[in-house]
Amino acid sequence: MANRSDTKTRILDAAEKLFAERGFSETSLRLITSKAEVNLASVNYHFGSKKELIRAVLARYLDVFMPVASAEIVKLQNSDETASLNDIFSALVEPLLDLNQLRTEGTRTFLQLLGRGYIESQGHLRWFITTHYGEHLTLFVKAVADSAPHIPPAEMFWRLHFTLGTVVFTMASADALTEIAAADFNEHNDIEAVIRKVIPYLSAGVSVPVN
Amino acid sequence: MANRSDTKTRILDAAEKLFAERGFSETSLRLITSKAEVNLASVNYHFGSKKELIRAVLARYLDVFMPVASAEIVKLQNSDETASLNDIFSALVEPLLDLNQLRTEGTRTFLQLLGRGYIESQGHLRWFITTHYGEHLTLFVKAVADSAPHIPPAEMFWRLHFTLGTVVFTMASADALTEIAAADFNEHNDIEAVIRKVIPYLSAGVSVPVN
DNA sequence: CTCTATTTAAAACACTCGTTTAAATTAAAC
DNA sequence: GTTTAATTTAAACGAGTGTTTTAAATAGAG
Repeated sequence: MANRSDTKTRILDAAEKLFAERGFSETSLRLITSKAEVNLASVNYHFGSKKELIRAVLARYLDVFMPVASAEIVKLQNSDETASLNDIFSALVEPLLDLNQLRTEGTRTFLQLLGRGYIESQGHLRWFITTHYGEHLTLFVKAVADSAPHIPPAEMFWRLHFTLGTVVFTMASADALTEIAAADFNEHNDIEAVIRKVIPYLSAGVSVPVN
Repeated sequence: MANRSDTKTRILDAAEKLFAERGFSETSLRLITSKAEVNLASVNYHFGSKKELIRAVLARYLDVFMPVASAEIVKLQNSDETASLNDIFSALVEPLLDLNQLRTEGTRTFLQLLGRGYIESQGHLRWFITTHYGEHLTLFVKAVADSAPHIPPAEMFWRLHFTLGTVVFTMASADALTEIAAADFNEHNDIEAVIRKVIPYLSAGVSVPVN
């Protein structure tokens, strides 16, 4: 049933790398299959369509990340009744870095894919994520809201989207930014360093009093 | 030399609307010319290429906005030696809202175009903006740095890009977000309301002490 | 009016894209 | 070993893209 190293996996590996680097619509199936050294038609044979390939690429990460992240949040809530925003965001760091054990540059790739997804998606990806992982998302949103009770729900809605924008944009352009930082400031940041830089920024913004 | 209402202007008007709504690469010249009710070839005749059309669309806003914004920053620095971050960000609000007098929904369109540009651009737009408006950008960056002297330059570099991400992402998805906010919280925000919501968020994040 | 330069128009070009088809190959089942 | 199913291959399809070309229409100047 399987040959040398599984065509399906070869496609997924090549696709996630290219999607993260260049975005979904800017990456053609021909480029993916040539990098993966498989036939063009095998994408449609194994995945049905490009859209389903995109979803499969993201699902391979989300299926691992989401349950672990949720568990960390729950663990935090049980151990500390008054967890700060910093604590909640920080609880996500380990699950994120665990993805580096899944695949090399896994954390960076996952975050970049997420960024591309939210930026490019015309709906099918947003729908896919909310229907498949909605419970984890609401758990996280509730945790954030509880730890900043002085922020009204409507205001929190906007601030969480500001936060999403920060993360998504930073990760989508993380490669370029780390390069510039290395050249201009001699700062050599890996993805973990960037994550740890952004957390206090986000916490401060989300929890700043209104008016 | 000109006929009814200038083909060139009709193209620019149709293009900026579609670019802001759907992004640059997702908007075809055929869609633009059909909405503008001009011939397809007139785009290449008047602008040379699609890339140059994109730059022309952005330049029409930047040429107005950048000098006014710079002047506001300078005015603020002259009147108040210790301007806060909130003051600096707020100084940009009026120049932004002035764009609504330039064209209907001018502010929203401009910010969405900026967002699309920074998200999609593979370099030609980033190059265009920094070479044509670089002096204004450095003036702004310096103003921000001066009003948060406790933040090291390298850290400030990252925080300004976090900020850019927040603004760009929020504006690129502003239409969808205002719709959701109206449905879920009965909050009817125009673009000015969103701008005023985001400023304290940004100020808090940029100026939060390190460690 | 006539001539010239500018602008518009319709069509074709050359290319890329995702997808499909049908034959060839490989693997599994009996 | 034969048969059956799963997979890979090469080729073509049909639709869409930005751009170019060539001719027609329109404007302004003398």
